[in-house]
Amino acid sequence: MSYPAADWRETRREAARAAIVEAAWAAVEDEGLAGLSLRDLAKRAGTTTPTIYKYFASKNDIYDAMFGQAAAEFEAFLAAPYPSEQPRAALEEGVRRFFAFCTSDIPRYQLLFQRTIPGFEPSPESFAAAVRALAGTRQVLARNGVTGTRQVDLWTALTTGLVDQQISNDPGGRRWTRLAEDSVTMFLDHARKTSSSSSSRRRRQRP
Amino acid sequence: MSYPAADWRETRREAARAAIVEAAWAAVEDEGLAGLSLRDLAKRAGTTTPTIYKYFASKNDIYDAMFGQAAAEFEAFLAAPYPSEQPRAALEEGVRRFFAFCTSDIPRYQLLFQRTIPGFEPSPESFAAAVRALAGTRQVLARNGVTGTRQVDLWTALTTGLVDQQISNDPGGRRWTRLAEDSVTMFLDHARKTSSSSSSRRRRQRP
DNA sequence: GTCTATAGCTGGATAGAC
DNA sequence: GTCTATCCAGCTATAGAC
Repeated sequence: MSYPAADWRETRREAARAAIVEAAWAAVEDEGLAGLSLRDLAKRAGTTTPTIYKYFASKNDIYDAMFGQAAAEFEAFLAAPYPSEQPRAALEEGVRRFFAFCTSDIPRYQLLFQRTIPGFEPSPESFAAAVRALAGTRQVLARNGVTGTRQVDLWTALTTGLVDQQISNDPGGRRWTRLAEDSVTMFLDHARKTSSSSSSRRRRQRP
Repeated sequence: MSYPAADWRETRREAARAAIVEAAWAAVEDEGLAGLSLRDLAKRAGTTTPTIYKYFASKNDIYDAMFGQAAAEFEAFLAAPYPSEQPRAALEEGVRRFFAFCTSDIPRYQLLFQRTIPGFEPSPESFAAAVRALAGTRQVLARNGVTGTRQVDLWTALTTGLVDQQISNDPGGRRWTRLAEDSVTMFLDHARKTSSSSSSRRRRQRP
């Protein structure tokens, strides 16, 4: 109750920042991720460009706030409790969530997973949540006996490839989404075959 | 020898267009695909922007010429004779070529396979070569007993996912490239298992 | 902190002399 | 066909009044 004045002032400031970020999401939904302009953003937020510069140092600073928010959403989305304790069911549920997350908001997907904006690099703090979310995926993979770097890399390539084809070549459809279950089968069959000889594989990496 | 005047005039014109496109490739190699500007392009081509407009109707028209050239290169690259007649070896060679083609020129890859430029759609003529190249891949897959749409889609997702992860997360390295052989094994094992029951799968598509 | 106004720049595209 | 010169729109970012 009796926090110092600086605290609620900070809270107000965060609320204003959040409102601008909210308007920014609406803007990129309409104009595309790269089409974000500060003029349009200011108009949507019911303010002006100089005011925005009181809250964000630059346009990329806004992208960074959006990235951090998206990464947090991604982490929460994947970390929600899994209904089944069966490892394979959990992996399938993870893919379903990954698809649902990516296809439900394409600018968000582009910002998080593609490198489409010229000068933008997410700050370490914003990047942290994305890394944590990937760690959750690694856990689910580990419950399925998949632990090696090569296998995890193959898994990420497979899932992102499916999502990317879906978004690029059949937006709004299910042409690649429907292959998710088949993909899990294919991947796990292969992982089981190769994990027994993982040490020899590792030795073969640099001949 | 005695062609009508309109013919060599047309030839000169094509040569000038080719020179501009050549300069455009150099520009995107330096500035990024989306960073192409007509001022810079004109400077590189040793001319001025109005002259460029004598040869191309718009900036997207230049992108289209680049797309058509890249698609032709892609088709030629994949269609070169395959050293081995063994189906699996041909498929592996196809992946190797796909990786080599994509990673050796990233702006070209982005132009051909990603939808990164706002208002640009390739013209049907430019798109044709890309379609032909994909048909070649389907042939190699068919020689491996892979014919169904679902399986072909899974293959494209897998290979593009690998390339995309390689370019995005380990540019210049081999972290995902080295997984190509494993991926072929994984895919073919799975394809063999499912192709025998393809009719039942097809029936299950719309329950 | 919020505004008006504008600087300063870069973009695509053109008019018109030669 | 090639140039100079320029238009006009858009952008990010800031100065300065209130």
